[in-house]
Amino acid sequence: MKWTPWRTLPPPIPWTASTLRELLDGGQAFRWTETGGVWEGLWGCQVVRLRLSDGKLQWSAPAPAVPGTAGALRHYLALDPDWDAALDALPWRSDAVLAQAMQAWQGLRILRQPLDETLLVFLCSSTKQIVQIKQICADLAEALGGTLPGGYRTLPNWSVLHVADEATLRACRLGYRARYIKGTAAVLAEHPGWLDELDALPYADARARLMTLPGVGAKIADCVLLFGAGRLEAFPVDTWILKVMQQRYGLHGWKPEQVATFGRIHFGPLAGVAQQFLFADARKKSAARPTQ
DNA sequence: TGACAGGGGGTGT
DNA sequence: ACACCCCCTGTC
Repeated sequence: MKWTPWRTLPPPIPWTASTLRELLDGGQAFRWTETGGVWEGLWGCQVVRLRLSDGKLQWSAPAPAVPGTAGALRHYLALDPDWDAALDALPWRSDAVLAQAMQAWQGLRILRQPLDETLLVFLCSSTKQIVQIKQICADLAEALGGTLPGGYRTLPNWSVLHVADEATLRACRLGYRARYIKGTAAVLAEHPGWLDELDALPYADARARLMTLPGVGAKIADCVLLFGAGRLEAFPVDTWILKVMQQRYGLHGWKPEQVATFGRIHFGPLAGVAQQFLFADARKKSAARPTQ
């Protein structure tokens, strides 16, 4: 398969290899793989390669190039010129823990992923690690997804999931999550536009509505809102963030739901972005101490 | 190389 | 609190 020549993607951002890894493979998205410094990934029907060259982000797509790919990529990666300026609204001046994490992970941001896909992949994510979630996504795409030029496979859409039998889903290593996906697919099939209607709702209502779906609790609802609906105030609390907030913010004994409320209040309208910085930092520190 | 625990970025009861 | 499913990982 032929690929377009590498092109630089503005704006200039102080990327490092580890920031790029955290962005593409740190738990926001599950369809990126790295080979020899080149990241290949897809979202929706877009297939793209990324690499770092001289600290600049470069991209390539299957040739012949489809017009608009660069724009779609900049949107997906949230490469808005004013992203960094917006981060000034985070309470880094009064929060040394956050300030340190933001310093260490400059350029990290929140991807803008398709809402329907985001719901699917996070429904697959409960008590699974990133490698396992990626494997499930790959299996789902292979078994039920669509084909793109070059043999790439999209994730199945919700109408396909609705008619798929549960055994097929279980063959994708979903385990008990297969039942949740069937249940959610039934709701979405019965009510066209269900997901789109989230846009009109305030954060709390959108979150509560998502939590009515089978298999969607507080954490997954917040992930879907943050990564798939641009709700940057969503503050997903998983076991990593729970540990960080207990240890670095002194919230010992707090329950996940209490920590989520604290996070939204303490960090404000960009709480989800703060969460991503803290999360990246926590994962790195844990990786540095395998025995811990 | 292969078998065997142990536990996992959560949800629902 | 505990079951839910099953797969990945570390270990012998």
